Amino acid sequence: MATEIKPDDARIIAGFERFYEALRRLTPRSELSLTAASTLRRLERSGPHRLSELYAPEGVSQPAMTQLVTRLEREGLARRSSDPADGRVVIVSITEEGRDAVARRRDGRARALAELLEQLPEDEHAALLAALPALQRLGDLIID
Amino acid sequence: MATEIKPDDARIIAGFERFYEALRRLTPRSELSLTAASTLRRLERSGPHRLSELYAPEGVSQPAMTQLVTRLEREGLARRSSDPADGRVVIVSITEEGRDAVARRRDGRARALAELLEQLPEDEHAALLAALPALQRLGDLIID
DNA sequence: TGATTTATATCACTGGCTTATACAGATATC
DNA sequence: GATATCTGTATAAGCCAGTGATATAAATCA
Repeated sequence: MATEIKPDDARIIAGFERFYEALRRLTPRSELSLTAASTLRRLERSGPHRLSELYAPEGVSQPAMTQLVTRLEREGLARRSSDPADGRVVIVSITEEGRDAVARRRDGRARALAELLEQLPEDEHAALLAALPALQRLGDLIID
Repeated sequence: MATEIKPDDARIIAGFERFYEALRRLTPRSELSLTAASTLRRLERSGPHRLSELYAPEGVSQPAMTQLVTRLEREGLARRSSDPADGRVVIVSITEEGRDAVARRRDGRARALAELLEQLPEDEHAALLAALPALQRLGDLIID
């Protein structure tokens, strides 16, 4: 009962909820967990990171990230190296195999979505395009 | 290399991906797992179901659903009952406490989203409203 | 009746998270 | 410069949530 939610916003939110559910269903059991995929994408997007730079943005504990990196390393998707300037530090980077895994995941979902988008009437398709800047901005407001 | 994805579709898909990531981040550690929440929503939306009607749509195995229902029951969020017509069957239904849990989860995310929506410029807000039918239709195409 | 099918449960295991704690390397203090 | 503290990562123990294989009980069919 704190703040009131405007009716239009409520409609948008309900739409998002349903859509989120749908998207989730579109990525069945992948080879990558949500955190694993997100971490690999980050490594791909912005290069090698210290382990300590990874866990907070992913919203997990430091031991969880240590363990995730261990699993990723075991599967050949990421690599540990050391910082010559600081012996405590572990630098994590993505491998070629890791890039492939990310691409496969992205592609699978993209193909499924593209197929659906093709089924939309032209005006709805256009409406989605028009809503992209808003989605982008919302994403920016939420992430990092 | 199967089907080609049109550039506009690729843009929409990239926007979705980012937005999905953002939404995921908006629901931190809840009291409910993704499957638990989704199952409870289903029970709330369309009433009691047999266990066997629940696991496939949720995309988990039958033992996983048995265990989930056991946990939900233990936490007072769902209830098992039997089908008088078939002694093997377990009917699962949501409790009042379960409805409350679903509502709390929905509310938490709704409030966070509403706050963000308020920060959007008017035209982007309008673009989201205009895109709702498309989101709705996409959701329908994907779910069930 | 007896065999088979169906609905759910149990078992043993793995992955992915948590908190608490250990430990090695870096930095600071005296 | 030796010692204490801080920082970055790892390890340990435990829980939750999933898996496949299998057990069990009720229903159905020959």
